[in-house]
Amino acid sequence: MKITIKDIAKALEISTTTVSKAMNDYSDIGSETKKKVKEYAEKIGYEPNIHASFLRTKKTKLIGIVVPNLNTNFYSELVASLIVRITKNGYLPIVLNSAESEQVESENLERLMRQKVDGIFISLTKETTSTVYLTKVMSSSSSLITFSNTSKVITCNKVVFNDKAIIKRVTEYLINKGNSKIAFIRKSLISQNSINQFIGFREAHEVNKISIDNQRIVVSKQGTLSEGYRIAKELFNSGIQIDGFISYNDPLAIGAMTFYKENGSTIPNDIRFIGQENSEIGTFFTPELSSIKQNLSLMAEKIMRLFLEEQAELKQKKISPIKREEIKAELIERASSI
Amino acid sequence: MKITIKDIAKALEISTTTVSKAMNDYSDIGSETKKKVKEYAEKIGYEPNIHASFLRTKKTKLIGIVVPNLNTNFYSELVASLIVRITKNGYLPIVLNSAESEQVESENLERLMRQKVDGIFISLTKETTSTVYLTKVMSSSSSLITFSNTSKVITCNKVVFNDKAIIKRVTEYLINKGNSKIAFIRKSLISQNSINQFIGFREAHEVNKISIDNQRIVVSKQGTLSEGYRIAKELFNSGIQIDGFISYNDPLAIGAMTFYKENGSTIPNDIRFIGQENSEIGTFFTPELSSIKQNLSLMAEKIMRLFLEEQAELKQKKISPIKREEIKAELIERASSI
DNA sequence: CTGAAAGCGCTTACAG
DNA sequence: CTGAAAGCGCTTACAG
Repeated sequence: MKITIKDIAKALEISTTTVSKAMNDYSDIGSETKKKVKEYAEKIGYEPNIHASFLRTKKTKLIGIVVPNLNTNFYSELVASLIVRITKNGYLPIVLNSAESEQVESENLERLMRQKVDGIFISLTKETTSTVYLTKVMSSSSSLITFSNTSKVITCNKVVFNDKAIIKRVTEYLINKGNSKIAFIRKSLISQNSINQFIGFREAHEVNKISIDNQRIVVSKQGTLSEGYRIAKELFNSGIQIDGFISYNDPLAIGAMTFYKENGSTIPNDIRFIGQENSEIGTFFTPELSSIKQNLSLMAEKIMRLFLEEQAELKQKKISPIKREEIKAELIERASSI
Repeated sequence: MKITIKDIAKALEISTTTVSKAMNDYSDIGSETKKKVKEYAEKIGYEPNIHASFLRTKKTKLIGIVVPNLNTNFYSELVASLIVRITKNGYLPIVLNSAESEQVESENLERLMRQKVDGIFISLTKETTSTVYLTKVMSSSSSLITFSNTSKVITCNKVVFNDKAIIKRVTEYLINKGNSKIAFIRKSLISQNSINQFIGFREAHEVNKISIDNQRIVVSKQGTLSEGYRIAKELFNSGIQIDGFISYNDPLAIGAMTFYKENGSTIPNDIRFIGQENSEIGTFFTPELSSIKQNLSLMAEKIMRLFLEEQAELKQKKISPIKREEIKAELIERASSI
């Protein structure tokens, strides 16, 4: 609030222009001048006023992160991972939570555009159908990168896991072990992430000429332990037999596993279980839960790199092509599916 | 990026001064003029440029949140709760994670001061000893509010739980049930939050003339299920008997409970267990885990209100007195401690 | 009730 | 290699 470029200019008896250029390493400034300016700035603790520079550069050094639900292991870890990279590169993250509401999500995007953030990293809610706001962002001054759960119909930068391939692989893994009545617990019917996973599930069945009983496909919004327990109970009470179980997170699998254990099933002999997110809790139960592990740190890394590349290209007035990165998730095999 | 105050002024054939005043509801502008300006602004989708106004008002409408570890239920839920209130009041949250490092924490505070955020809400890491940076913030233009884990030696706004009182109450509750060998798992020796809890634990013993065996006091950084299990195992193998167990979160209690169950203890008869954070996982185990419930939503509410009050007072050039709010946590009694 | 003008703290064409 | 000057988009004393 105190020290400005003027103070430096006055003290060093040079112009503010020169100070500004020196601070920003313009090539037309003498290296001695640069050194002198920088040293003095350092000494008196000068820090450029970001808001004043914005008026000319249109850069805020701010990045918006929008996630569907911050209060989950998956997203809080991913966001934490993004924050590290964002701050390391001299940006600051504005973190917004959509609480799985498309309405809130659109408000969040508007807020970020109003703030003129340099970039917006967003994973969509599981109920998001409209791409109106994403399109708005794309024609705004903020670079858009969608991740984890994105939209098929919009052409923008994407960083995703190999949802289809990993679920196909995992399903075939169960089929090869002799399972043919696999329950599949999906997050929603709308989210692309969930759709892709289901396609993988279906393809694995098609390839192996096994039909899918839709009664074993369950949509679960909550994704909690008790929800997993409840789902298992309902399947059981409805007389729907299963010999395999794949869910979109670990708590669901553990909840279900607990129910089946209580009701006399032996695991993995009677039913094989596979969760996702590879959380600690899964390794704590008996039998230990097999789970699909997503490398969140790598995802954060790729998102940030994509953004920085785009910023660099923008600076050179290049139009950067749309990019799509896919990260391989892997199955961590444990006792529940052996 | 496009529409400015000038465009409105030109279209309505009035001065930019009048437009600015009308938009900001200055009392010396006619109500018709105000209406006309606002309607037109709305119509053409004008949005004031925050960065330009900053240059005059020194307000960024940005709030920094700094937490010790975002990747926990406690903080991800609290942060999510704060984000809702911050955005509802027209601010935007910059969320930073200290990853339990005092070093990172101080860097985070510097980043936020540089950005000239209007407020900083911070919960300290469990290793933070220095108050240098907090003092810096207090003499900066950002209002400081510390919460959850704060520092005793600094006089600043605080919103905390009644750590001492609740642990005292819970400890006495166990003592009254006949327990006298209670294990206490604390987060650190440094954090005020942990210290206060321990004082409550000690006072309960003093009041009831029961001595504390330091071997039953364990510091656990991790706070995971497996850590709880490991701690129980060590106590057991060292021949340190316990008949009660209080930890700073639920996973530790569950981990420990699991070990003791495996080793022939019946719960709560042999050992009573009480966790904290009242997470779903606790209700899922047998016996269900008693837990201390902190109202995170209320904490977020109080933090925000304190901030808004201070902003209002600042506007009237009043110096606002330091405030301290304490929120009552409560014991949720379940089968593990009956 | 309204407006001309200065200024917030920077950046950047342009001139030298 | 350096600098004077205009300008980014607002707000706010001040004058009327």
